[in-house]
Amino acid sequence: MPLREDAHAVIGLTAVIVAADANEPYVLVTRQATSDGLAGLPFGPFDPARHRTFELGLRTFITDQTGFDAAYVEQLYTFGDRGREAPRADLGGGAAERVISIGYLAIAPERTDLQGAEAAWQEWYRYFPWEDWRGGRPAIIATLLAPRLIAWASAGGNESETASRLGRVRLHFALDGAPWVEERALERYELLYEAGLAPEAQRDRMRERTKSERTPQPMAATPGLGEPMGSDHRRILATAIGRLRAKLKYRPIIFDLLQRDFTLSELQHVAESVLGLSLHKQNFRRMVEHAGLVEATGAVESGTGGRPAALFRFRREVLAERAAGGIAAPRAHRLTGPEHN
Amino acid sequence: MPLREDAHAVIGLTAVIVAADANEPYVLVTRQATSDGLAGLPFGPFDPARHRTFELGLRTFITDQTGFDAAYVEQLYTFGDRGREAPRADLGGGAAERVISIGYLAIAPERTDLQGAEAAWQEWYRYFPWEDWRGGRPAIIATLLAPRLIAWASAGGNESETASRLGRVRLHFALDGAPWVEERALERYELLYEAGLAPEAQRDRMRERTKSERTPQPMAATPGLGEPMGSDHRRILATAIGRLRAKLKYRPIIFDLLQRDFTLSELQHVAESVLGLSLHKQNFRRMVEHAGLVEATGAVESGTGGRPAALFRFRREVLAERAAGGIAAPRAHRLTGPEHN
DNA sequence: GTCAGTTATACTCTGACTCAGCATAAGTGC
DNA sequence: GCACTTATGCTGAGTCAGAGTATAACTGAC
Repeated sequence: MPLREDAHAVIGLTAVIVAADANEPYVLVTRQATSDGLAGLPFGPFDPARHRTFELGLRTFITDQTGFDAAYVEQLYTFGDRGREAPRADLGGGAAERVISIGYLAIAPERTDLQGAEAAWQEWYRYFPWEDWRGGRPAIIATLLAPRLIAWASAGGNESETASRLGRVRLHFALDGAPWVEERALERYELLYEAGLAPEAQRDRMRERTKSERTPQPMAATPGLGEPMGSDHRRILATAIGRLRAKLKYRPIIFDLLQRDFTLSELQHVAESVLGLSLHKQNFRRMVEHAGLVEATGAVESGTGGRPAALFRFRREVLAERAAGGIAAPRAHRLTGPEHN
Repeated sequence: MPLREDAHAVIGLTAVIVAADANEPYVLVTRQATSDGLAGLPFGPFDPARHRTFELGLRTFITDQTGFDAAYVEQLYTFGDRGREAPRADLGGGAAERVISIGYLAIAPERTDLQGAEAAWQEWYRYFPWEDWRGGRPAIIATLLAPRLIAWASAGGNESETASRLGRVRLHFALDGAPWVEERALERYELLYEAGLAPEAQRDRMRERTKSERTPQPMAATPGLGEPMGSDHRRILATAIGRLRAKLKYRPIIFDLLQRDFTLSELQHVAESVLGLSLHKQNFRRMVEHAGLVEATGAVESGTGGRPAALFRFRREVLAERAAGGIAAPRAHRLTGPEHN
């Protein structure tokens, strides 16, 4: 019998499993994940007796659920705020029991076939439409998000709170000439949650008020605000997106998202899909080649409706050579201000 | 009664509480922290019933133990590898119970007086002597660490493992012309642990072999390898150092380590102590002023044995203005290669 | 087979910014 | 008054990212 029963909790592992192709980045989503009937991320209990480390537990769990090995695994964050997680009768014990979930990012080299129809690959930007700036500033920011966020900020009670909220909104959503910083995906989602614009926020407030365990009615997904997820899984996904976008710049993990051989255009398009930006083609090439990240295989890929592209492959040696940076992401346009539609 | 007893564990919070002055960065260390009798970081159980979030729990815990409020708090990582934590009879229950500890970084604005003599401020570099490059490359790297690490790497079994180890050693410890990357503090500590050069590694192996809970004999601290800590606390401290050094560059948290008014030299020296580097004075000034991070108070500080320095203060407005970066750290010397002592 | 369209690749110009050092200002201690 | 110390201002060289132009090599339509 433990001396302090109160320091115990259920530990769960939540996995953000990412893959990407030249068009879109994807995340593995399961249908029956959470008690509120919404889609969510794959997760399961961490069994301290069976697994020596979280990472080993997670890898086993991924292989069990999806049948492949993750190329790369990284711990994201440990989530345990009361009121944001979904109560999980199947995971823990009594309904009141606290669930701590450790979020992990895992990279799959390709969108594998998922025989177990429980899970499916879904595009990121379905959940975060405002994060995709490849075609310039998404219109929803100006038409929907900015007005509502500013309204929320202005209702901030005292003056300093209002000013602080306005500053955060302007900064993270690139209003009034502030630059768009693509890796602040989590900060943006949290702002929307705080402002009550995420359906999950309404659900959590409702649950808090009624003290009920179940969501009374299904959440309505406002177009433009992104599709909600069960529990706090959209927050975990936002964390993963932000982390991955940041990491891309100083570690060569982009190559874990690609097949062994690829053209520079493929490389660029995958980077663009993950970053949600369009990059300057010529400068991207220069950067990649100058950094010694790739080597030509000698082969070319034709049939793409233009000059055939040379095939490249990742130079593993860079890992041991220099600081082995990532993709410095030279932008196609200045992503500041309200230009760009 | 829980359905799955096995998914439970004890949750602990471990705090790296940092302060700094112009000479040294400090960490709050408690004497009786771990069962192996070594100094360690302050920590305590997280009580899910009392605290809505980890951060609230941690702040309460810091205030209780030290009497001040942390200026800044950030989650670092969740540690739960079996075999590296110290078994804690007082925290959990049975000796075999798994302890999961969530590491947090907290910043104190100054080295407060600690009435409760349980805790004391200790200099960082006592635990990580190789991390302080302010006077150029520390001699211990060439005399002690490099030879032993290379010996370990060369004994790596197969050829590819040897090559990989050698690459990591060269890269992280800046051998053969590789640049010193100050924020890789964790990677360096983990290399030393893997190589068995950290006393903690020997302790853990011994414990694994004998399956005993207690460390048979006190660990010997080899000078130059740094003073060991109980449990896996030195790993957590290394994580904090790396994170703080990295964060300094893109968030203005350096100012949480300073009093309200400071001279640019003080600012620089605090940055240098944390980064473990000496910076180029003129360029540092230019960077700080150009970034709009500070504003002159109009007052000057004299009595320092030279021209009086103007006093500055942090411009809080930058937080709402631009991307509000941090200290870009213009170096004093090229920190590559074996030059520099 | 020629031409328009498309994609790949090479090269150049420019401005911004970092590195590094020199020069000057304004104090302190003897 | 002089040596020394610290603060502050400024400049030239080198590097690099941003942006655009030019050319090469294919496909498909006619």
